[in-house]
Amino acid sequence: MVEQQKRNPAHRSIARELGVAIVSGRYPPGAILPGELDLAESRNVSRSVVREALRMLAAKGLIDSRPKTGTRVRARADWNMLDPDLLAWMFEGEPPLGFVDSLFQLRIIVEPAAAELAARSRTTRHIARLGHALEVMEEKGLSSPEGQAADQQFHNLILEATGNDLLISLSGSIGAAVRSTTLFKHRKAKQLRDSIPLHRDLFAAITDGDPAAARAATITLILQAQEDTESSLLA
Amino acid sequence: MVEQQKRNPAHRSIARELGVAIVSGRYPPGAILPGELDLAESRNVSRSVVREALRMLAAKGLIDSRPKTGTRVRARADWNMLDPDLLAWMFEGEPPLGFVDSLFQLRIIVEPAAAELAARSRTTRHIARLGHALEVMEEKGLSSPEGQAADQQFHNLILEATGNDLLISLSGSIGAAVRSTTLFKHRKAKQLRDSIPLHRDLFAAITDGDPAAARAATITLILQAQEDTESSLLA
DNA sequence: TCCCGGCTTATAGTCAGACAAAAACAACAG
DNA sequence: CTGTTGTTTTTGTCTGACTATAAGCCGGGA
Repeated sequence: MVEQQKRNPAHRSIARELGVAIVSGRYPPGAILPGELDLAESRNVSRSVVREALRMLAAKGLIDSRPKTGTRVRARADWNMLDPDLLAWMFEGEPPLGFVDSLFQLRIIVEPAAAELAARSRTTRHIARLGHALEVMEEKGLSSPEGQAADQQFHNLILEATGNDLLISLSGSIGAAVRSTTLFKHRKAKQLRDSIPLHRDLFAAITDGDPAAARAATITLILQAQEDTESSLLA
Repeated sequence: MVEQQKRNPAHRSIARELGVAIVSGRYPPGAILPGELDLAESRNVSRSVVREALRMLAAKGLIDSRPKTGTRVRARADWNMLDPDLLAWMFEGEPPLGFVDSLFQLRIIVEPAAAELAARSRTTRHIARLGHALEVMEEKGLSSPEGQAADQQFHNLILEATGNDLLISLSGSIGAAVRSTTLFKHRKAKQLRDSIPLHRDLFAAITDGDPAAARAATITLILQAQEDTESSLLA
C-alpha cells in the first residue's frame, strides 16, 4: 500500500512559493506584490496560473487584490493562522521562537480540555483504535516513521472522540504544525525522554472514563514535549 | 467615515455559492461536482472564473480536483472549519444544532483560558481600549449595531492582549461565527438578559490582573450566551 | 486657499478558444 | 485470467484580447 505522493500542479507550487515569501516576511503586511504579469513572466508560467495561486492565498486571508492598486499583503491579524498549509509554510524557514511558544500555548489550552471531553464521550470503537495506535508506538518506537505516524494518530483520535467538528479541524492544523516541530526535535536533540509511559497513562484515563486524570496526563505530555523542543531549538 | 462595502468579483460569489451548496450538504463528501465547463455555462461565466472559485474552495480544504476524475468534495475532517468564510457559509441556511453546540464548546475551552492569559499580560494600552469598548456598550446598548460591534471588539481585544498570534486568529474565526448566532438570538428572542454587568466584571478582573476571576467571569458570560442562543433556536 | 468633479491610466477582472497532460476505463493480446 | 496498450474524458496550462475598477491628477469653482 503505497502512499499516493502529492500531485503538484503549477498553481500549487506558485502559491506555496509566494506563501512562504509572505509568512517569512519577505513581503511584509502592507507591501504590494509584483503585478500578475511580472509574476507570470518571472516564473515562466501563464497569467492564469499566477491568478489561481493568488486566489488560493486570498482564500487563506494572506492577500487582497483590487484593480489599479495591485495585490497587497494583509495584516497578520487577518491571516488564517490555523490553516494547515499556512502553518507548514511557517516552518519552511526557521520557525520564529515566539511562534513555537504560541503553538504550545494553544496546545496546552485545547488538548487537555479535549482529553477531558474524550474521556467522557469515548466509545469502545475509539478505545480500540487508540489501543492499536499505542501498540504500534510501543513496538516501533518514537524514532521510527511508523511510530511517529501512530503518535500523530493517537492524538488525532482523542480529538475525534470528542465528537466536536471544530476541535477535529483543529486537530489537523495543530497536527501539521507539531509534525514540523517534531522534525526539529529529532534533528538536534541527542536524547529525548521516552514519552510512551505518559501515553499509556493517558490511554488508561480515557479508557476508565476519568476526565481529571486525562487532563492531567495530557498536560504532563505537552509540557515535556515543550521542554524537549525548546532545548533543541536553543542548541 | 463610511464602511467600505465589500467588492464582489464574480469568482468570489461563485465560490460562495458552491461553498454554501457543499457545507449545506447539497454536495455531500465524496460527491463529484459538475465539470468546470458545465458550471461555467450554467452560471453564465467563463471557465476561468469557475476555476478561480474552485481554487479558493480547494484552499479551504473543501474539494480536490484531478484530471479525468473531476472535482470531488473532501471528507468533513479535511475541511478548514475555522476558516471565517466557511463558518459564515454554515450559517447561511439554518445552522445545524450540533454545530452551534460545537461552537460553544470551543468557546468555553478557548476564551476562559485566553482571559486568564490576558489578565496576566495585558498592558495599559489594552486596558484603555477595553474600557472604551465597554463604555460604548453601556451607552448604546447591546441591541444597537454600534453596541454589538463594541461587544465584538471587546472580546477580540481580550484575545489580542494574550499576545498569541494563533489565538488572535481564532478570534477572527470565532467572532465571525458568533456574529451569526447573535443574529439568530435577536431575531427570535423577545427578551435577552443584560450581559453588560458580566462584561464589567470581566473588565475589572483583567484590569486587576486577576486570572482566576477573569476565567470565572468569562465562563459565566459564555454560558449565559449559550442559554440565550439555544432557547431562541428552539423557539 | 481649499474642495470637488471629471479625466487619465495602471491594474486586476473577465472572456474566448486552443492545446497538453493525467488517469480511469475498455479493448486487446498473451 | 492478467498484463498491456489505446481511447477518451476531464482538469491543467497557455495565449491574447477586452472590460471594469479605482487611485491619482488636474482643473474649475466656492
